[in-house]
Amino acid sequence: MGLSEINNEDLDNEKLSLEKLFQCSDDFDSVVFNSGAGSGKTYALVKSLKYVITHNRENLKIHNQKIACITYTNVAAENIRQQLGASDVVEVSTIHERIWHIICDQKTALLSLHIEKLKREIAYIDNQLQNKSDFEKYRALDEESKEQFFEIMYANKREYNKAYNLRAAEFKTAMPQEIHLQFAGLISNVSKFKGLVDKLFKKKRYLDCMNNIESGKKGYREVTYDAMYNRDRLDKMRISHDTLLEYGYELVEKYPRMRQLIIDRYPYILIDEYQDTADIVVKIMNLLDKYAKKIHHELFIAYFGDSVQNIYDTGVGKKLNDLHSDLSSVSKIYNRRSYTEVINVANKVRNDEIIQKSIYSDSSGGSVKLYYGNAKNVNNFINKCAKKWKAQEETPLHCLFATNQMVAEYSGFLKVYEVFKNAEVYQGIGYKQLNSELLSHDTIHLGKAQALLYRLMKLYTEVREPKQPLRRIFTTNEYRNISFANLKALVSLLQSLDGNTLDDLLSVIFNQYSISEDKTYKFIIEKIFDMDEETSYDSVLKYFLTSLYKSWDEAIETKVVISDLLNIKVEELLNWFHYINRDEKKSICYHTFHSTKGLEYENVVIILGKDFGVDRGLFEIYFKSYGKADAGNSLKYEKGRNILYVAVTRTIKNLRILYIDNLEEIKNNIENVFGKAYEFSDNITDESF
DNA sequence: AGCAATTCTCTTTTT
DNA sequence: GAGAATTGCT
Repeated sequence: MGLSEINNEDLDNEKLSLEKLFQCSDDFDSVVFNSGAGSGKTYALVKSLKYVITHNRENLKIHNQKIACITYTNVAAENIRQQLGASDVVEVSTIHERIWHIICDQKTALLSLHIEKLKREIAYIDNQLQNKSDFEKYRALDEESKEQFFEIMYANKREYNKAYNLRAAEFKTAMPQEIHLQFAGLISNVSKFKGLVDKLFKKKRYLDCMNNIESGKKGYREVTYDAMYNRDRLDKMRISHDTLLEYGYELVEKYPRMRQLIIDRYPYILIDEYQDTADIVVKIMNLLDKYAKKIHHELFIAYFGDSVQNIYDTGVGKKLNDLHSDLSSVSKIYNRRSYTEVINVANKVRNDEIIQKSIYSDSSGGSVKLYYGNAKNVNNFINKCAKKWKAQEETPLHCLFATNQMVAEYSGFLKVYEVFKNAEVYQGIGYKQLNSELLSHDTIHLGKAQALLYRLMKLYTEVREPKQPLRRIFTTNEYRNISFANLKALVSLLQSLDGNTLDDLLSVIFNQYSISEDKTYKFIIEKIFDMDEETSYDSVLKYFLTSLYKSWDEAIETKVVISDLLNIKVEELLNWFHYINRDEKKSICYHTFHSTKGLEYENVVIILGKDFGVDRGLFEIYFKSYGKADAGNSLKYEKGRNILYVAVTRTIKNLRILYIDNLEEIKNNIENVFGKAYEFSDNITDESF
């Protein structure tokens, strides 16, 4: 069986670290609880919350005080709420939600911070215009010409934006004649030209905004935070995540009253997965802690996490102690997740002072083995592992890749990924949006075209569900007006809508739509496609075109421009749809290293190469500097190590790694970590594998 | 040839 | 939106 027996000594030891934590909260001694993967950090956090509640609830209630529990994601917040159960003295939320909740009433102070921010941004633009070499030719102009240049471009703003993504030569032709006649020097280099015009427009927007604030214009009287947007729109009085934290910090730093207000309200602040939270959050906590000490006010701040599991560049990671000094430290060495064989390798991957051991006395029986081969072995390798561990729906094999592209390829929707990757709106700066708008498991983040395809595939799968196919499509009211016979006919009509490619499917749907008399059918189709204009094949194509290729609008060319999209196989769209839904009714599941954080799987395969995307040689560098005295100072070493550590520690029992690049130079260190490296070839026998 | 401009090619994730 | 690779210009 395994992982079931615990001896009393270990259990007592584990309890000791928890009690140390409780003692810290009693003494208002701020603390960091560091422990590795699978050690039950969230469990310790929930226990601490319960301890504080049990001993202080009445007192907190009398003073109208709360315990603040701060998480990195909404999912984590919900998870903790579930484990904790309802409590009237605990507020569990993300840091953004908590900060906004605290500061949103300070309208006047926020407005003045906003004005300051606008001023700083304008000064920054001015500075670039005056110093950046890209703008030399602009600087050489006299004031009057600068003014005139701006006037011309501002009058042609619409044309400018429309032409923005065109190729350089076409972009130039799309710009007004006057520019070519009077400012030929500025437009000779298109990218510099765009940089300049963007900055001038931005400055104009910011100046207008400041005027509007000053005159108290409607819509300019308060700042809003919108969690849906990833970018500030300062000129629209809208801030995003980073600026929210920035404003929060500034308020706390500037106004003692603000610090007082927070520590009066929250004498206990517990932070989950601290390594992921932004530096500035820790700076806020440090200010609060120092202020509380100064005025002899009781405040307890506890950080729960593991600096080695910091895999996002924005997280504070091991800088915690630099930014928040004088923290006590509690650690825990027990692991409750994995078999000893896995724990030992994980210890070697992180190779620091935290050396875990299993809390179970029956913890041997797992296995870890590294093979080397090349990219074309991957499929065979995965299948060998699936066979070895009899992967099936109930105990699937989980395969971890570095990139979404690989996950898309192996999950069977590479074409979907490529079509969107190549779409015009995701070129240039939009590139970062691609993953969130195509691969978000939370459908609210899907892009416009993606959301439409999602609705379409939802209908497609729902009408094919064996039981009550239309249950989720209709509300009960809509059901009532249809006779059983009509309903049956409708279901079989919907089921008959099929095709090889997206284009085929759309054609069938709209063919039927144009000849059908069935009002309910029409209603369903209208609801799925949700067009502003009339619902038709052409308008859907136009919808795809305008959401993916902003600079195209000639109706004739539509089919050509989006032909790659239309040629996607329905089967691929289905695979994508299931991936989005985490509908893992498969014997083999694929994930990126990052997306598995916090999860655990019985059997794991990791496909590893020397690179991490654009971060060339990341994992190779990790192995090259492994064990060297100064390795800890190398950012690349740390980044590679952290990602690999997170990946490896997902495993409960069996782990296989396939290294698909040349390992000559790093073989020694690879073997130091993973033990003997075996060569993998496609004709390897099942027995020797 | 040498420099300037353009085009291509990239990672992960959350708020 | 940075950095490399390619094309274009003189």
